[in-house]
Amino acid sequence: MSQEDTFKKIISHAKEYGFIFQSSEIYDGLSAVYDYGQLGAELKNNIKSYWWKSMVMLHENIVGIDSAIFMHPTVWKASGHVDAFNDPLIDNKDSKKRYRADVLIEDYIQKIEAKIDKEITKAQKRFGDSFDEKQFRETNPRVQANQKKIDDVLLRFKTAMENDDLAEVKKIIEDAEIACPVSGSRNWTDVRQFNLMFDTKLGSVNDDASTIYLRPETAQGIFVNYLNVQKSGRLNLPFGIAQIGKAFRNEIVARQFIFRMREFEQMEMQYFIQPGTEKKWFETWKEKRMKWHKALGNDESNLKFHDHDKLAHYANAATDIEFKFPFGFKELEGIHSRTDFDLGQHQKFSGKKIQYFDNERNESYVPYVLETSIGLDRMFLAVLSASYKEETIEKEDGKKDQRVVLAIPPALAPIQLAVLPLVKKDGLPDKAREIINTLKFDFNCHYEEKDSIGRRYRRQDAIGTPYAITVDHETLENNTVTIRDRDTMEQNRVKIEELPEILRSKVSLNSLLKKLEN
RNA sequence: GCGGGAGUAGCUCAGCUGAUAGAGCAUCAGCCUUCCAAGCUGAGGGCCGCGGGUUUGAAUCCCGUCUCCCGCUCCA
Repeated sequence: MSQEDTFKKIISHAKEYGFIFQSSEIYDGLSAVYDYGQLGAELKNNIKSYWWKSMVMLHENIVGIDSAIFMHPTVWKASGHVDAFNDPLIDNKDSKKRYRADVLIEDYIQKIEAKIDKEITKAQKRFGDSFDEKQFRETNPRVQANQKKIDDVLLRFKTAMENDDLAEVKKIIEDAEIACPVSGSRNWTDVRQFNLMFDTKLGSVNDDASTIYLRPETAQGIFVNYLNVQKSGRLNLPFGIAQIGKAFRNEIVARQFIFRMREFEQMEMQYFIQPGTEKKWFETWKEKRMKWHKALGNDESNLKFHDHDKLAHYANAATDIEFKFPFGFKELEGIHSRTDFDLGQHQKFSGKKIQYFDNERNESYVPYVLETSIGLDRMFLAVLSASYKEETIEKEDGKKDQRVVLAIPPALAPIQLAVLPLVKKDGLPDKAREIINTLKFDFNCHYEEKDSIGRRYRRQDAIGTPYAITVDHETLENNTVTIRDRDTMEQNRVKIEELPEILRSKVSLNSLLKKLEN
């Protein structure tokens, strides 16, 4: 089966069993927006718990917050998102390639600069020690002409961007005779502006001052609360603030099911540290986060680190944890050493002193930040796609049989236990209900009496229920039931009174969290 | 946004050389009472993605539009 087929099957499966539906489907859907159904919501909540507890419960110096999606507009100026998220884009009609217009112009300038440098290197050789670069730049006609080209283009581009004049940006590209690196042609579309942040209006007055953004990342909600949390919690460096929440990005191309959505959920932890210790913490958190993924017990070859060569404006080290999705290895989580960029920016823009007094060093400084940021929806998709299995099994009579099973890590499964009366008479249903009533406070149980027992097992396999107990006639005699394992399909007869202990050891989050400690 | 592919029942799909909309699975009710799906009887369920056009007549042909998938591009 091809990867594409597998992916399609997972999408269908997710819909058929109530994990994920397309948003507003009855109205033809809304592009790149999805809803979590009855089982999806359970799985998603379990992933959240696993993450939250691993951060907040297992680290006494990490606390969790829940900041608002709406924030003061200046937050996004300080963070650099207002500038960085406004990309003028242009397509080449022949190669069908898309470029950022500003990048094309930058490349063009770089080329000219390279020419100037060449000119200077040549002159340097010619004049030897007596070479005066400054004078040469000011007097050499070829250098001057090229420098003028650069200055002109830069000025025009700056003015055009300030005036939001996209037609002018296109004209600059045309006038500079910039060609597509792939097709070599200068057959360009118009320049279009893509604002990757959603905006909306706060208040009833519709002027510019009331424009606010839906946050494109949750991190800033942590940074702007740094002082509040540190002071009210009497926290000392190093300490972390964790948060789970929605973020919004108006992606140019939102694709691949829930992998890239316009509305998505992030699980972020910002770890505030002493400057100079960032390398150490970067390594520590790389290891911790990878351990978190591996504890789930899925095939470890599905996970790998991918270090960034190109770093964002605020980072001095960055790596991704990539997961082998059905469409290839893609980013699941990012671990970034963010330096003091964010807090420094907020200090600058807000005018508030955002610093930490370090008793050991006897000095104040802006803390450095080590960020771990994982996409909850991506994690959901990772769990789902790693779990989905189509098995061919041999029946007792030798016939081949197919089953679809979601081998979801037991602690994350939407339903942990199915309770099935072998037949729906002879008091077996009542006995089954009785058992559920003792277990439902600790486990998410599901009762099912319709259809043959085998069929019911398969239905539970399809939604990833790790255990099923069957109430039969023997149960009425000696209070024992059979417990069936989803993955091995093996059954054991156990006492009803032993069920809580057995289940706890297999499906509780505790056992998963304990793996993180060794 | 560009190019390619696709939208028919909850799911997978057939019907596409115009003429009452079908199958398998699933669902519901009943029978059977069985430890690994597909036994029997019956039932419900579709503006054939949406809008327009051609035609006596459109799921089918034409145009537009929306949504999904793949590639390009981007990814804090």
